[in-house]
Amino acid sequence: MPLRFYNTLTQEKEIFKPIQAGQVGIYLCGPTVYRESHIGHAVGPVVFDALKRYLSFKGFKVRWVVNITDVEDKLIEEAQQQNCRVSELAERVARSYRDALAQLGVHGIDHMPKASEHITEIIAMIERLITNGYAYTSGGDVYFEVSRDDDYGKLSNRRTEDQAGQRELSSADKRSPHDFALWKASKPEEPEEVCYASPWGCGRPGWHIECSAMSMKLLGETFDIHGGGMDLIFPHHENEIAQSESCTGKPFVKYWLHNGLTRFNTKKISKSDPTMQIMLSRMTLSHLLNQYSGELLRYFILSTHYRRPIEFSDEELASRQKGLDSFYRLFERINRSVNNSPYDDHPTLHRPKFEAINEQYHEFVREMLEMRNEYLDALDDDFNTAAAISVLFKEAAAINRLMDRCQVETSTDQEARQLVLGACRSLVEDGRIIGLFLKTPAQLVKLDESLTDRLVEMLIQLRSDAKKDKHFALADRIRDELAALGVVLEDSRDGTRWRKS
RNA sequence: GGCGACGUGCCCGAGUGGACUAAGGGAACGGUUUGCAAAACCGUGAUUCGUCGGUUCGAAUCCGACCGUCGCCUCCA
Repeated sequence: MPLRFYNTLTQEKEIFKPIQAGQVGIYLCGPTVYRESHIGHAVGPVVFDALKRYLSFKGFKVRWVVNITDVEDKLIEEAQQQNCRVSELAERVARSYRDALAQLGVHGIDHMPKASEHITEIIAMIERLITNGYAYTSGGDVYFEVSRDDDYGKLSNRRTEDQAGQRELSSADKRSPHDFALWKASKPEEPEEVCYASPWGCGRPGWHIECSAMSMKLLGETFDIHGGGMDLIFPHHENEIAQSESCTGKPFVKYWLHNGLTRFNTKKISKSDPTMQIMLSRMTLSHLLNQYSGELLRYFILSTHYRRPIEFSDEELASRQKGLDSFYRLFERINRSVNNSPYDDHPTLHRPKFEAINEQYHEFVREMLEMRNEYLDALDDDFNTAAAISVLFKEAAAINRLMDRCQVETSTDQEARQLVLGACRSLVEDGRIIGLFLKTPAQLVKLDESLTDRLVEMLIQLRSDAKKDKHFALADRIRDELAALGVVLEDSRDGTRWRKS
């Protein structure tokens, strides 16, 4: 199946064909760094990181840019409130954002350009727009003249005539209420660090122009994929198209991909809703990453199709955690019974030599290969990670099934052991295509509990002795009391294991 | 007023004209295994996809109306 994406511009699924064979340029709109990032800011990066991994897996050379907007009204306001420099606030928020992304397994960003470091490019672009007759100056401001752009509204499917609405959009300095600022003159009360010299006097860029200027610099005048949240379709992306295409006379972007917005209690996370502010503090990335692993949050985001809204709740995260745990139980089972880590570089089952495999296992191998195709097909169909992840569960079940059937824990059948190891290795590899199972379980366990470990091991030993003496009441009591403390015991033929509930 | 999204079992969530007598996960229940548990595996669970009509040989999937939820048109990933 060829790779297809739903393109917001055409409102259809289209076969993906990059502008230059074998190469893909992606631009994702990142945050304005004036306040701590919340979970909604992580959706785009996680989805596009997974997408970059997938495109790389398919052999494309991918260049991925995520911008940081660090020159903006709210940022100036917030810095004044906190009585710090704008650059200081921006750097602090941006750093914690990057830290959070790293924990979420987002490692594929090639460039994170800042608006403040591209003022020259922005000014050059505005000058070109003025020269081309698409922009005009008014006082110290520069505006884009929407009426000069014939296909304005093509992304969001809006006509400016229909946008009268109930709101008063006009501004004294604009020729039309739909025109938007490319450059804003500095106001007297604003700090000097955000006053940039320009041909129109001191000022700073408007909101949309930085993305056009930086994407053009890093990805060229026309590039393959532009992404962002659905809420950016209008006006942000619409205006990016208008500016860029009026400036270059070339198409700006081939495929527009928009992710669904995060919701809480069925409402979008909104910065202006005061009650939402309280929820928001619990939804910040740093807060969530204290409670949940980055992988769980990543898995949660990817287990819904990217265009759908995601409803966040502690209950749902707990439910997902249990699902995710079942994979790690399988990996540990393999490690324990085959005495080999599924993370190490073993041959996988992707290209099996059937003649070398005992016939009784042929069906298993075929089943695994079919599921692998099913997995890749799901990703090809508008990057349906939700459907793909469901295949991972089926793969895990098939492996467990074979292990049960062959009693791998106690069997001496080397072939079955190797087969199961290879299959599990394939499963890990499949997950890694979208950035799951990146860390080995040992790396996931925190180092803080060596004493707890020894205490629990001791109790397990005592209980084992009690069992040998048929003191089952005592053995049960140990298990129950541990359970009450949140430690679950699991007996098996080859000993007792434990885990936190 | 304009543009758009969504409504699938107890919960989450795929599927968007025929392989759907609807994937997968969580919860529940029954079974295999186990001294008992846990884990793993097997099985049960929507005759039905917001409601009502229509198109079609055939619809969760297309069209229309209605009900409900939400988003954008002001800052937002």
